[in-house]
Amino acid sequence: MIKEITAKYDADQIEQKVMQLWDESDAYRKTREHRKTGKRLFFVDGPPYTTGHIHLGTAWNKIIKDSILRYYSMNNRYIMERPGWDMHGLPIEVKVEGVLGFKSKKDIESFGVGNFIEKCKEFAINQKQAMTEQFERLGAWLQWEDPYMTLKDEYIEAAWWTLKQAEEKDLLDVGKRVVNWCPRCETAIADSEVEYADRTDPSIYVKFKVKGEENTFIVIWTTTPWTIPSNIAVAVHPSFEYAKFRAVRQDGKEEILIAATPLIENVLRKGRYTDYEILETMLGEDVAGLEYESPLADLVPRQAEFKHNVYEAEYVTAENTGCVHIAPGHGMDDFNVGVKNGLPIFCPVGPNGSYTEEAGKYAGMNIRDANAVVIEDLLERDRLLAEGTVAHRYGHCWRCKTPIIYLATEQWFLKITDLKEKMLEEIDAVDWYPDWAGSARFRTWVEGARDWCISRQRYWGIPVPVWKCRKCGKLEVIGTKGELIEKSSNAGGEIELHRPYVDEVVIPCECGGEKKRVEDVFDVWFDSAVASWATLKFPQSREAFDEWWPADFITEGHDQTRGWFYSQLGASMVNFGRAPYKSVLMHGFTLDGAGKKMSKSLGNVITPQEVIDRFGADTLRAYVLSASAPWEDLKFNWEEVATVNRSINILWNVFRFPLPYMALDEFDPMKVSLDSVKDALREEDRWILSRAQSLIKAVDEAMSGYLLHKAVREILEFTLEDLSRWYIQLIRPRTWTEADDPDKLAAYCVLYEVYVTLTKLISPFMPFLAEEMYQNLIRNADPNALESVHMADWPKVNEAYLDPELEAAMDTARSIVEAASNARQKVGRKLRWPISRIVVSPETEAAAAAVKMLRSVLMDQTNSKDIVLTGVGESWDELGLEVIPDPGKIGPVFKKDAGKVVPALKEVDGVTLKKAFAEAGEYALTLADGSTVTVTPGMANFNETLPEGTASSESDAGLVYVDANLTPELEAEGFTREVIRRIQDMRKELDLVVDENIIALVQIDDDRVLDLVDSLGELLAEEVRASFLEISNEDDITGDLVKDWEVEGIAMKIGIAKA
RNA sequence: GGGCCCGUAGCUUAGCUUGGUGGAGCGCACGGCUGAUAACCGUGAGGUCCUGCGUUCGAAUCGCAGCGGGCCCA
Repeated sequence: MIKEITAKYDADQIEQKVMQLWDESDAYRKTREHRKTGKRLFFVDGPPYTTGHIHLGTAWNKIIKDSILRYYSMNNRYIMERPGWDMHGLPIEVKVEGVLGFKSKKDIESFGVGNFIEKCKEFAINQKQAMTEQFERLGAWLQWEDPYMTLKDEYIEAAWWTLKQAEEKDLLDVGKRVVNWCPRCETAIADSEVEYADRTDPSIYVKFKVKGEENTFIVIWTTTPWTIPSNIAVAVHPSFEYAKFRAVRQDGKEEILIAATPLIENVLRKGRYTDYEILETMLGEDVAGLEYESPLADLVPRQAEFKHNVYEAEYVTAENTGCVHIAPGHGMDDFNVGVKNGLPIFCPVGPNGSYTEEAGKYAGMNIRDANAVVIEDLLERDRLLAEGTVAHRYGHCWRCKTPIIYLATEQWFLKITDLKEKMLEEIDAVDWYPDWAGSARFRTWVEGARDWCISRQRYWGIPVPVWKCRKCGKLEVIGTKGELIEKSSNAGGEIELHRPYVDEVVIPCECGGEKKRVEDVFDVWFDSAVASWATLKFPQSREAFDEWWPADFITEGHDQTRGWFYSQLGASMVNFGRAPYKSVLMHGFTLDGAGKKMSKSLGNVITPQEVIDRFGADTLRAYVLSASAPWEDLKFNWEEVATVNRSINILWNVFRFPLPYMALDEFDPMKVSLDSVKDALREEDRWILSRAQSLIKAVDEAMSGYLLHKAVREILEFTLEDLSRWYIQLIRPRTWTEADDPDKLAAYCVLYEVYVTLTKLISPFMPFLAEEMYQNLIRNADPNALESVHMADWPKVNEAYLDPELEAAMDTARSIVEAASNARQKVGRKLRWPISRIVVSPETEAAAAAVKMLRSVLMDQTNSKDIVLTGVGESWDELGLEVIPDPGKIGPVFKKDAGKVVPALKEVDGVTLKKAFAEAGEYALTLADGSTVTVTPGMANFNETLPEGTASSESDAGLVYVDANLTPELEAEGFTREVIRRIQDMRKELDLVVDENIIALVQIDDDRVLDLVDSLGELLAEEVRASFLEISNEDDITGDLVKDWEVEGIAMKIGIAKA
């Protein structure tokens, strides 16, 4: 049987109860099981990094996923969705280093790599546990007991297998390249791991002495003085104009400089030269070839051996000097110039950011410390033209915030450039939500992509499965654990695939030598890149892969354009030559109220837990889903959360409202159906049924484009506007009927039908509340019903209930009621007081039809005894016409008599005057002095006036008039309602049960009012359930509660007692 | 510096594709209701539609430029 429920919406109590129910009934597993025959849907969870706590953004992410998956499941999709955990990589290493107090890689080596790895693993697993609980509290239904974890051997194999594919398809490359390098972590980092931030660096202009030309220098600019010892060349733009010019220094000495012509002034200003003279100009292509001397040749012996020349490069810009310093070991562009021109890739800097022996004087010095020394050395040699600082954006390691450097090192690459064309084609084949996420944003990113450096010189990661012969250098890429065990000479039966254990495994080489693993681990982005097949346990098993892959759907934040959307595509192209996902929803970021990023340092972080503690998970869900379009950033706002919570509270109240009556009447939805009460259905019943169908349609339409915000807004709007503010108000009197009334039963059935629909509609978005409602509404009524609302089928639109005309008519009616209420306010008549009639002057036939159709609704809601409808487009015939004389017209005609005409005209009856103007074209006006004059149209304008005691207001239908004039009958009812309402108030104060009888004594001071109220004594007694009622002017009022009141200026005393 | 997105009332937003008097919710003020009641409803005030220029008879809407915010890149 359906049960009465608690008064207040208590999210925490509901959610705890529902979680327990889900747990005990194994609801999640049964729900998936229930859809086993449905169409398959493969969803891949983008693995959050195991930091230990979820933030609002990760919560939003999982809420989006969960809502969409619940929706799909109810639409009979059999879903595969293992949650994932990203557990390797530098972030955890850095955390563990912090815990252990380590400063550099040396500390790790002395601690023991094996010990270090164990710590990392332990850390990652602990964090995973904590985060799982937080995600579950959100109501996210994923396969939490069997998530995919990047640290598992099975997962590692998926990455290995992919690398082997790359090797077989000639997409794997190894070689010296310039990479982003973190000198603290001592590893290469990916482009995507470089974080740009403002930083102040030196800004120096350096003179390179041109060989064979007296006192002549080419001027370059750099922000990295420490790279000057590695300088190999200078680049100029072939088509810029350069000049050789004589410059006069402050000390009077002269020197000949070379720079781009438009930048001469800049160079002179920076070098504080006093005068200059251009000697000759030439194109960059003519400057190229020039030979110069290293300014530090005496300090860096190798520099004396190198030949230094000027080369052409298109990327040179007309800034600073137009001549660019080239150190091929320390810059991407520099490296390319070096390779193109066969220059030495000179890189005298070690992994820890200190110079090597090759750097001569600077050997052992940290490069940042070296900046000042280099500047000093240049100054001593008179090669420093200018020195200053510059504030600019510079790359930092995204984990430890150390400024990165560029180093030419040996690294492993996936040849993305070879795959790019095919990748771009695949992007077009994927459905992107919103469209521009793929067509603009992602496309642009992929177009600019370079080869992907997948190697890292670290410990906690998937080891790169490449074994290299120490003797002959032959490489072997291993694809699986089994393959490694089979080929190795010392692996035994079982191995741990992490460092340092896997490092000990050797493979005999054909040459007789021994292959050992290269020491690198994978870029952690490569881990998650293989998720779509790793989660299906491929390559251990092919079966699931063949059944499910590729993913039907994934969704992540817009930062993942360069991240997971990209890495997955790249790895999948290598493996299978196609995109691993069919559709992608890109969502936004959560920002603070001011639109700033939430960060610990700004102290503006809001945690999901805080929101749940205050309002519950359903509110958090409904808020993040409805607040903005998924792809837009969400500015977190507590007030808006509270508003959503209030809406849900109304939903709860709406749901709660009929339950006591239904319980009292033992309403059994199994015994009556809409069909069985169809003859008793009122217009408003048919209306709300239609609205419910329209709502299903709207939600389906929104969901088809992943417009989650629209879906949730539609549902809440329906709940507030249609159910709470309208339908419930309309049916309240019907629910109070005591007899077994078909009219009441019809209302119950309709409400039941609507609630069942609504329960299902909210379940993807507010799964806890939906479950709570379902258990009471459906499971309590039908013990054979499915165990959980989440197993239920998504509601289908019942076309038979759809009635758009009725919906439009009701809109009109509501507008009329609002207008009437507005007019009542103008005329000062409370809603409790009945009025004799309202008059509607409809603008259209449709409006008139709506009024006729919904007449009883209108009478009811306006508390009016009659609804009068004028003809379409006609005004109310009881309106008066005020005459407004126009002195501008009257003056010229009547001259000095005008002063008499105006007041006389004002006294004339407007209707008569207007009629005369219309029919005779004139009117004989009698003035105050008895004389008569003729006035003509134009001398007066007309203004409609309202009869006494009425007021009007605009509605969608047209003007609405309220006639608030009282009759004794109306007044009797008004006063009686006032008394009723006060007695009800007192009943409430005494906390009486709804159907308890009372004895009521009413004393009214005014005899006229006493008689009025007494005339409706029967109604009064019935309404307040008084088994004994006495209305008198006697002052001896007694009872359990006695109160003095004043009603419309009349003093009353009321006493009530339990009967 | 570049790409993409966003910028409408104090706050959160709809409208922008397909140009024609800008619509809600919250908050605020006033009022109503009182068998959903520590709930609910109505009315009102409140807008340089980020700025400027352009297209057009007409621009929140289309175009260009700029400003501010976010993400990504250099």
